[in-house]
Amino acid sequence: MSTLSQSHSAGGQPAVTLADIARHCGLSKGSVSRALSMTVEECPLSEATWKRVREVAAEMGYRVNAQARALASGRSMAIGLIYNDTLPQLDSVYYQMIEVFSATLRERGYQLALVAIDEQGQWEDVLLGGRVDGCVCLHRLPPRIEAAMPRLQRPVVLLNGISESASGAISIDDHGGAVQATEHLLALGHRRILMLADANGKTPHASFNLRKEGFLKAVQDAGDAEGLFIDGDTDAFSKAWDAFDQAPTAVVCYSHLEAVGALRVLRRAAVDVPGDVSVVTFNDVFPVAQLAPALTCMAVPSAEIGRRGAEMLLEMLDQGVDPERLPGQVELPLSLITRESTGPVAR
Amino acid sequence: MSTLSQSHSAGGQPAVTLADIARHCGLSKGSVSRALSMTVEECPLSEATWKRVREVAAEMGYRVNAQARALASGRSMAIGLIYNDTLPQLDSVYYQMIEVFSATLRERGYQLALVAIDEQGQWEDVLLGGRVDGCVCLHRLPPRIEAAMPRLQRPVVLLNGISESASGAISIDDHGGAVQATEHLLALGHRRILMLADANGKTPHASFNLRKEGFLKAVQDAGDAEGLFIDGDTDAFSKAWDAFDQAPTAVVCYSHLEAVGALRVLRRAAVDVPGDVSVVTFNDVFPVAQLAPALTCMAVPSAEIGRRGAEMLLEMLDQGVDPERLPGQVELPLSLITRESTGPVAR
DNA sequence: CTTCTTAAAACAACCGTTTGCCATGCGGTA
DNA sequence: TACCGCATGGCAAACGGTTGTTTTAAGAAG
Repeated sequence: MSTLSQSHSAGGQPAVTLADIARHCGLSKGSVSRALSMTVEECPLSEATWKRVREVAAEMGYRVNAQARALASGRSMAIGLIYNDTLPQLDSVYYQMIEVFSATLRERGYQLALVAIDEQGQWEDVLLGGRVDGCVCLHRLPPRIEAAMPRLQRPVVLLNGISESASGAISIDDHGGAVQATEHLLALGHRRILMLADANGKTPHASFNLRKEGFLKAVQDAGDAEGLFIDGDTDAFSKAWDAFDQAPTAVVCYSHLEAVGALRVLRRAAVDVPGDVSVVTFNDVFPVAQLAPALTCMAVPSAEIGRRGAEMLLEMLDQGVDPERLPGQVELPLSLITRESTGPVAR
Repeated sequence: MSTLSQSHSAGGQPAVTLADIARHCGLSKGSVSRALSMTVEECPLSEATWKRVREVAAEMGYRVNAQARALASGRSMAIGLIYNDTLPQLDSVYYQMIEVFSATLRERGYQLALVAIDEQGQWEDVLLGGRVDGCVCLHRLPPRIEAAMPRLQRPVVLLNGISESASGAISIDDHGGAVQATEHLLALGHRRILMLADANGKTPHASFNLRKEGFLKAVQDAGDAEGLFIDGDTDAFSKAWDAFDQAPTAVVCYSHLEAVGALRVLRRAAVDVPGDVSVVTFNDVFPVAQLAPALTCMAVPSAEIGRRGAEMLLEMLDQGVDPERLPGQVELPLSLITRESTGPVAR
């Protein structure tokens, strides 16, 4: 009974393996593996053995080697979080989504791995090299991922976006949300309403057009109201505002980013919110509720998106990806949170 | 020559392996492995063979299996990002840090894995199960990690914090930063200055006390100035402000969170910034520069922290963790960015 | 006293790479 | 001609688990 397997890492103990426990218990590796990875009911070993193995394992400080298990079982128990933009460019909206998504998966033993779409194509190795069992994308499916979908045999869910290619996707009712936001203003008597959205010069996301259309539709349906849409940044908004001979009495902002900018412009123009102008924005994130005035907003159900997305992915992970029976697209509603920035139109 | 190894995943092709390429090239697995993982110079194979293997590999769409490589080589090429709080609670300051940290590591082939300190102790399996080659923590080393350091044989760096236990740490000069912020106000003639910091009822982070002390010291050194320190939230600040018979003329905020709150209180009290009161804050993140007025601030060098932290970790990953020669603590300076929220004291 | 059944555990192949060491063969030198 | 060295590449043992297929032995049934 020689003491095999000594030292292979730089310093420290050589890490306890199944073989060590097996030797210690007088069992085979296979039996130890079963004792440790199965519940007592499903385990073909005697209850006494099952318990003893677990006791010894705990005592020896055994930790299953993730790589070995992944290699043998074919599942890495990791999910790739694919992001195209840089992390800091993401909104808090997304962080909350990711957190809940990740927590839901963690309950089932999955870890989240950050995968940036880099130029060197490292992401391909990660995705195609079996490092992850599935993926999640935000906002939109990057073109390269879309192109890689056939090769990539794993499920991909999209959070807060619409996609044909993804295995599943959770989106929000942007059109309806915009309608609701606008109707809120209309109900307060506003008849000249402006919407500010900054596509940043890039091809706008689906949400952009949906919210725009929802806004315009609501205004049009009112019959006697006028709607203006500005695609531009704070400066564009500022210039437009100065040029009005009759300024709008209400502003709808595409996101908290536009809202903060708009508030700044209005303040400089000595416009009181909501006294002179009402403001409503999308996204209930910092600092929307902390500003003076606290902003009325359409809240995106980030947590719900994350949870539903995770559940969708888990189901495909369990059932396997059946091209016939994909979960498809789920749409969630937005909700209006009324705060201080909207009020009746001034007469 | 039978066609072995067919089907093991749900659907799709069985993924190309080294053996496939070897068979195709009439070489051994070992040679193929060498050709693919070494540069042509260090590879003991002929240049012709080296090239042919790579061509065939590319043609067959080969991707190295991360698990197998990790198991065989003993390195997972993954770094664990350990977080104790939930992701959305982190500031943008941290996201920028993480982004640069992650990008720097990615250049060297490392991936980032999210590791939440959960109650079920899953994090232990991840950290001790060889899933990561090293770790990074933010702000402070969670107690459980600190306790697990001896077992965990891998390097751990701390970003934006101070620690004896971590293998290495990058911190910022909070004391000096607070002094600088305060001196900026003193130079503008302010003599009644208030600092607002919200420890949130929890044991404050080292930064909290350092900034507080820096503030108090600067005020005291001025000789003829008065400094007030409030540990509380927006409400506490609001109440305190109402109670003043002679209000301060300047406010230093511990972070952008306090700053947004303070601005709100001041606005409601009809106090003009910077006309009546100057405001300076820490953290140059959204929406600090987008507010009206844009806030003067002490910028935390997030990107630099991320980069230095990654370099520190990479070195230990390369050299191995020598308990004698740890990189230790590196301290980075903060920088003052003057914007619209600070001005000369009103006479 | 066989034989059949079955619970309990052993066996061994395999997952896909890495890597130390050995075999081969060719060219050059003494 | 005999020998040495080197450039190439093959061989096979890890790495640490998982899992389908025996084996073993004990108890029940005939």
